[in-house]
Parts: sequence; structure tokens; C-alpha cells
Amino acid sequence: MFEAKLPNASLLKKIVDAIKDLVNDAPFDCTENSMSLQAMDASHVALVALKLDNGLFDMYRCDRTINIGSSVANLIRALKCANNDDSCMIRYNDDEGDTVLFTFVDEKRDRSQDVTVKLIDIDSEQLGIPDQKYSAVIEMPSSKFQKTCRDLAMFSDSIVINASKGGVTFKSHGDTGGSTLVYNSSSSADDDDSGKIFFNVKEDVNVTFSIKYLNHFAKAASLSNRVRLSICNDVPIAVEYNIEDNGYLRFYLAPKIDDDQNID
Amino acid sequence: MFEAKLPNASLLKKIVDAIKDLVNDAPFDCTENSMSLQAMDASHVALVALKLDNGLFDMYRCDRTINIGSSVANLIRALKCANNDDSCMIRYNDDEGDTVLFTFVDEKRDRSQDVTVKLIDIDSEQLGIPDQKYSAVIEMPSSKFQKTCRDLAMFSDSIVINASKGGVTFKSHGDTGGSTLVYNSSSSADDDDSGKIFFNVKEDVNVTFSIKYLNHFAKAASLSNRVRLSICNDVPIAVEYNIEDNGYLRFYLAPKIDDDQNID
DNA sequence: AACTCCGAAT
DNA sequence: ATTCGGAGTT
Repeated sequence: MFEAKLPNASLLKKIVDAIKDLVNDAPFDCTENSMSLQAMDASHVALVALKLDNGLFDMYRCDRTINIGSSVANLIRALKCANNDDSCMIRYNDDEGDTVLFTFVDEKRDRSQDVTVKLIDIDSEQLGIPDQKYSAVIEMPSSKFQKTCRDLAMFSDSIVINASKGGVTFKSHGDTGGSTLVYNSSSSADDDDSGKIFFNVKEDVNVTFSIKYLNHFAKAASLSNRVRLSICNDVPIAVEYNIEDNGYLRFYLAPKIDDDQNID
Repeated sequence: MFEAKLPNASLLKKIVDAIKDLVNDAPFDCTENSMSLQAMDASHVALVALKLDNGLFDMYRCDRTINIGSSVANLIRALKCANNDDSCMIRYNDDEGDTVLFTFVDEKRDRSQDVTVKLIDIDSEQLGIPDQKYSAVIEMPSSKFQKTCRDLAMFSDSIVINASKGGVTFKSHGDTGGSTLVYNSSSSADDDDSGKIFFNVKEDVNVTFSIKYLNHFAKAASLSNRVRLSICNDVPIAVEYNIEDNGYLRFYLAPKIDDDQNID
């Protein structure tokens, strides 16, 4: 028996929205402390890791470790029924082992909608993600990261991220033109930190990624105002969105090993 | 000679928009008191009934009963020419018996557009619609009805409407999942009634309809904030949109006679 | 995932 | 009135 209630269905909607272009199946692992999910994208290039601590829920009860796997398409269909500020109860009953029940209740409590989603068996490949020490960590507004990826995608399908003590640059160059975006060390103490970029560079990094995937990741911007990029030469980038300080949505993407990554 | 002037062409646009997916021909019957229209949809499953009392018009003159029939496609083409708040004069002259003339004039009176639409003979099957006593009448925001139909259409092509003293439910269930939506008797006196659902249930009703058609009906939401559903076991549902208290657009749909309609 | 429509805000 | 954003649809 698993039972948990989110104050707002919108959280789940945003999460599913953010991963739907990457993953077809959503294998949720429920433990007494959290719901989590790990999945590789269809082409096994990117990894999605979600964690929702029980602190995010109004109510959370999980007797034993349970796996709730559904197709993302069905999940979307179910969540479409919810208004953003409906509360969202999630129930899984061992008796009816092949379905999960969502109950959406609107604020005024005069509408209640039960939606049943068929479950499927997903061989969830729980990948051990090593605790990586990164050479550079960049924290910036998620909207800026989204715009950066969107803009640079116009020039090529690769983005080169370069971090050094002096600053961080994002580059993309193709036949028709190119662009280099430089973020300088944010000008110290200001009244308003939102909008600022912060970075902590231990060692210089120069690494290339597929913009397409970063663009997919950037869709999670609605989950958090800030995003953290953790990078290291020849190591997958980690793109992390904090979820109300009680969880996260992380994406990992291996670097491209090719040509223009060695340009200074 | 028929001559009538609507203050806003938008009304006619909305009406035609709401019925264009159901009917191909629009046989308007004009009498000294009102313009009306009755038509079955192409597959003879649904019935559309429109009534526009002369109170809706700035000017209304109809010497004798006249039939103005045009193809909906042509009507749409004509109405596309109008801006929403153009006034709309409709003229039919016995001399030019094969056309109807629309004249759109904008608010500032600095543009006037005549559009002629060719008429066609439609064997208008004026169906006597019996005055039905319904077991249950549900009145709700038209936007909610629209969302309900849209959401439930994702699970199957049938919707089961159930009304009892305790509440009203809309259900749809299919292979990948299903949904049950419960509206409770709206929690009494509140400051704001918009958004509320009201129902009056004399006898319990449990009846099944094709969601596809209800979805078509629901497009009329722009005509009125509220919609009234009148239902009775084994009797067509009536879906009614009031038009500025001087007319209505009603849709009728026979229930599906199949399987899951007998579930309590 | 891209396009289009509708509604809301400036 | 125009522009922007969000939502729904193909």
C-alpha cells in the first residue's frame, strides 16, 4: 500500500513535462522516505534522475518498497485531467496491483476526479551514479540556461562549455555562423541575486555536448528558478534542478568526443 | 423581404463555429418573431436546434415566413469577412431569391462590407421535438463541461453520466486507464456562483453517450458561460446554451445502448 | 515537437 | 490595439 498526497498537481505535471521527451517509461521507486525515478533516454545517451522527498507531500505513507511503473504517455493523459492547483493523491493498492489511482480534488472541494492508470513492468536499470567530484560548478537562472541553449542551437548541434577562474563561456559554431556567450564572475554583493550567475572553478574545464539534449533538460526550468551545472573534463555533465528543497530533478549527459572540443 | 441587424457579427460567428462540425447545411427559418434552425448532423445521430428571438436584433423585420438555406461552408466564408464587433445586417429579398446579403459595418462606420451568399434548397426536416420531462437537470460552467468531455475522451469514446440526489458523475474507462469525475452538490450559499455546478435530480439517471459528439457540442462554450444538461434514462440528452436570454442553441444526442451503461 | 488559437496583459 | 504567454491540437 502506497499513498501520498501532493498539495498541487502542477508539480507532477511539470516533472512529467520535463522528462516526457526523453523517457517513454516512468519507473517510480517508492520507499518510506521518498519517491524516486531513474531512467535512460531512448537512445541511452542521457540519464534522468528524480527524487521527491516525503517532505514535498502533505501526506506520505509507504509500507514497503514498491515499484510503480507506467508509460509516460498514460501518465500525461492522467495528469491532463488535473488543474494546476488541484491536490493530487497517489494511491497504489497491492490488491489491484496493475493500476495506480490518482485523485484530483480542486481547491473548493466541489470536484473530485479519480483517474486510473494502468501499470507496466519496467526492468528498471538502477544505475549506480558515482559521487563525482566536479572541476567546476555553475549556478545560474534556469531561464538563462534555457535561452542559452535555445540560442546556441541555431548554429550547430554542439555546445562547448568552457570554465576557468575568469569566467564561463558557452560556444556554438557552424557553417552559417556561430556564437560565443561569456558570463563573467558576477559583480559581487548586490541587492538582488536572482538573475545572477555564480561559478566555482577548481580546474579549467573545456567540454562539448549535444545541444539537443541540453535543450531537453532545460525544459525543467519551470521546476526551479535556478539550475546547477556540474562539469569536469571527459565526464558527463550534471544538470540539476532543485525541487522546493525537498528533492531534485537531475539530468546527466556524456560529453561529445570530437573535433571542436579542443579549441581554446 | 427579410431584414435583420445584429449588433455584433461575433454572435453569428460563434454560432456557426459551434455547429460547423456537425451540420453541412444551415436551413434558417425566419418568422416574424425569430430566426431558427434545426438540423441533424451528417450521420443522423445528433440534432442541432437554434433559436434567435428578435430581441437579439437591433432591427428585425420579417413580412412572411421565409426559409434561408445556405451551406455552412459558404456561411463561414462570409462571416470570416466580419470583424467581431462589426454590426451585421442580414437581408433577403424576394426579387433576388437565390442569395442572402450580409452587410458588415464597423463601429466607426468607416467601413462597410457587403457579402453575398448563394442560397440552396434544403429539405429541412422540421422535427417535432417532444417536450420532454427530464429526470435530472445539471447546470454548470460551460468551460467545465468542455474540459470534462475533453479529459474523458482520452480514455474511451463513451461517457457515462450518472445523476443522483447525492451528486453527478462522469465516467470513462478504457484499456490504458479511466477516470471518474464526481461533482458534489455545490456547497451552498457562497459569494460567487460562477464556477458552481447545480443539479436537480428527480430520479436517478445512468446513461451513456458518445464523447465525440458531446465534445462537438461543448464548442459552443463561447456562447454562454453556463450550460444545461437535461438527462433521462433511454432518452436523448439535451445540451443547452442560452443566448443572451433571447434564444438558445440546443443539441440533442441519443444515448448509446450498450454494455457499461447499466453499471450502478 | 511545431503550429495555431484564445485569453490576458500592457 | 497590439503584443505575449499558455493551452490545445495535428
